[in-house]
Amino acid sequence: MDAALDQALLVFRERGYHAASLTELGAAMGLSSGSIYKAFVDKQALFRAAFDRYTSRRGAELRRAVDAERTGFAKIHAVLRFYAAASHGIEGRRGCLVAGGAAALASLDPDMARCVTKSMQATETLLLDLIRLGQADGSVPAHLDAGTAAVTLLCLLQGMRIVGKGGRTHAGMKAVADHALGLVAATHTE
Amino acid sequence: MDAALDQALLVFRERGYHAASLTELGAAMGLSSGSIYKAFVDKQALFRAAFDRYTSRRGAELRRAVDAERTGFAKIHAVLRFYAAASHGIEGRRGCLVAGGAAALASLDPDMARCVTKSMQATETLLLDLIRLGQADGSVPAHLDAGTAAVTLLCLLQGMRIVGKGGRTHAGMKAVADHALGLVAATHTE
DNA sequence: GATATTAGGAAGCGATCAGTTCCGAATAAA
DNA sequence: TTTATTCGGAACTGATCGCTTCCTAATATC
Repeated sequence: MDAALDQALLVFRERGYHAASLTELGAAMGLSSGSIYKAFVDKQALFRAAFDRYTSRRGAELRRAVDAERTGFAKIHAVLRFYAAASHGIEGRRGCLVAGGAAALASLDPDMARCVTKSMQATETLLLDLIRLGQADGSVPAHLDAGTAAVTLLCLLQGMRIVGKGGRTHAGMKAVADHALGLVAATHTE
Repeated sequence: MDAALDQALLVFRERGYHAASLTELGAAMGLSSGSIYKAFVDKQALFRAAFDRYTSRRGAELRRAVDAERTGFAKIHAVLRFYAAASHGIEGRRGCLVAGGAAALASLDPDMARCVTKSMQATETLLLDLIRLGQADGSVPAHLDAGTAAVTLLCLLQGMRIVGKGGRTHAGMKAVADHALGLVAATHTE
């Protein structure tokens, strides 16, 4: 059953909510449309279930990558590398439910839209916490505006997912992730 | 007639290609569906016409903003400010056809997909040229990998458009744009 | 082994999709 | 004034949308 949800997830990620038809979803899940509606109430609920599964799993993996590092700066680097790994090749082409959902925000049901924005806010909050941690442990310059830096990083991460849909190499995206560290490093200006 | 195209543009930007129905487009354009098909061949052609109009106009505005500055660094700053201005409030919520198209790339017709990727490559090329110009005039550090920096900026710009769909303030986005200049400024490391 | 209870699938539901046909009104030509 | 020509709209097409109903087969209960 969860396996079927994973298949639906792939369809939603690759095609988006509106372009993913029940026929397509059923074919991927190996289920007829009747069975889908037995297990999940409707298409929106199916999306929400897939979305929740996606964000909770990705969130756990991200947290593990972050926890493996010690300084705030290194943790931010880990986040950037994590997104770089997801933004290239086939996985990159599949795309991100959050970024894709945000792009289609205006055409989503209010409930689903709230899910998407909440998920993005969670990422922003994580970044903000890591920046403040870095400023506390001295790995990130204290003069940085933490809020602005967090939003800037958030934009960059979401942008990596969008640009990654067009097909990028892992090396290229890793280079972007490393380069983006300049956003939370000391600068000559100031 | 071009006025009708502008109205269709708004619908496509806000709802995306698949969620924008002919009914909705017709209502916005003040045209019945029959008239739409008389003027444009089909929905794809209408999208392409709207897309071309959007990219050419936005491209011209962007070029004007870039040309107003002298150094490569200042030109890049102008690009960032240009995107910040488009990524907040109502205009931000309307979103960007290129970013939205890229997010839905896999569910787009090959022809339309090619348009979208080409448009994004054009932006990347512009950024690359500006970085090289800055390195030539001394406003951007010579040790930067220009290609990587260009992709990083591209990710950030597209991300601003995505994040901007959720509703941001102009001040917040301007702060992001200014902060992002750190990507093409000298750093202590190295 | 007989009886509930469920899981999944085939077939069909109205609604809406993109796209077409045809007709009337307005303009232009004569 | 009459005749073409064009422009836009009402009404319709087949296909597909999300969704429902009903039936069958398998499992669980006793």
